Amino acid sequence: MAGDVRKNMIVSATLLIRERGIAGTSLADVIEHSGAPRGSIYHHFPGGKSQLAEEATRWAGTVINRKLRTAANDPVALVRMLFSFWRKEMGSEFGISCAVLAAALADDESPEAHQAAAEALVRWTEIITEVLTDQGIPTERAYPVATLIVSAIEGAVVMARAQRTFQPLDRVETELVRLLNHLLPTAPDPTPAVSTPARSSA
Amino acid sequence: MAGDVRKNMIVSATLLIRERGIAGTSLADVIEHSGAPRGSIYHHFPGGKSQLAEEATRWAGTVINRKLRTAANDPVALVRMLFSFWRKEMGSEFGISCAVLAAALADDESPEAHQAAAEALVRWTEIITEVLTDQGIPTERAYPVATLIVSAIEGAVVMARAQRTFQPLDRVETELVRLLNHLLPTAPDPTPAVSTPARSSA
DNA sequence: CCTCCACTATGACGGTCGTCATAGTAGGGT
DNA sequence: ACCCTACTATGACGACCGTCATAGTGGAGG
Repeated sequence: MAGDVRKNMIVSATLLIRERGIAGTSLADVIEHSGAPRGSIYHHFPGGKSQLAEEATRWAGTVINRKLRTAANDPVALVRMLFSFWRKEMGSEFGISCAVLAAALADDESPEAHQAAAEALVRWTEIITEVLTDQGIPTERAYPVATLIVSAIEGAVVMARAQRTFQPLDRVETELVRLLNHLLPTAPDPTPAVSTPARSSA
Repeated sequence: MAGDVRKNMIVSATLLIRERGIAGTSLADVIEHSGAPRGSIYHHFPGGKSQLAEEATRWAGTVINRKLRTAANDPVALVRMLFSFWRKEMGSEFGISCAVLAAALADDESPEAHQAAAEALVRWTEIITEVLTDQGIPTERAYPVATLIVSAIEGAVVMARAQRTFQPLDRVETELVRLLNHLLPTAPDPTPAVSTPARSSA
């Protein structure tokens, strides 16, 4: 199937980047992980590593975009869904974080990936803002709240990875949901966030 | 002065790590940036790059620790101080993020630095928790809030770097201060967060 | 003066990196 | 049957990586 090898390389690059970063991911790694033929890197990606990193970042961004749109009319459900997504992705090894975050840190190495990361973060924030304004929250309040949500989730994922525990995710989720319930005039949701204990930490 | 070369190398490593990550920082870079003699890397750091990365991470953690203790009785001032610190550090180039965050992402490459990052994040959270409990907030609420503060700041720094704008920092600061004012029974502080516009963004 | 030790200079090692040139193959359109 | 295009195989390149062994240096203590 045409374009299949290419797509596999992008997906593999995304997976590797979110666990090793862009600097830590070599083209040989991508080749091995995707099973792609060695000779076709610069055929599919004439721009070399930079182009591959950029497309991987862009793809990671759109994956979250699609997820965000599945909870278009319930901010609390949206936040809960995001945390449950990251809990599932991190598994019990805590060996990954967000590929977009990793790309955001690579401004020297791959300016294209850096730019793609910026666009993804803005896009996420805009989508969440729209969900909030649909619930009657004015834009000048919704945008900062959406920014807080995005930054807090990104930070919580890194903290969870560092401590190898779901606790940061649980705690940040609790606080964000509490904030949203306070912000929205509708019925509150007192259900606490709970997850498997995983291995202990400091 | 004895130990001066060593300390310079640690500081240089911290500065380079927070702009290039651990994988992206070579020992040659550290040598050049610190002006340290090439031959003495493995004299001062027998553990090689891993040890240097670990000590750099540890040092970055303690720098923030000291800053946190300077606002021991005012949560709002503490948060404002942190954001103003990062605004100053990022300058107008937005070429850096937190060294501890960078180290948290390097679990394969340098497990020692990863561990040091985890400890630093926990320590920060504990200190902020204590500041909150001193204001009468119960611990079971203070700890999640402190976790939110740490994760949101880390995430906001990355977002600011990605978008090359202070706006994420401004917006997250505004929301965190609002949350704290809502949490604390004392007088509110309506002063909005404002910073230089810097270069434009989406 | 001599010794000793903390520190530095130098250069090499095996390995991996991104990149690319060249040659080859497979397969559908005509 | 043919060719042209899309794709792959192979191997080399220069540069850099972390690491380390070896040989110094210089100054403080005796």
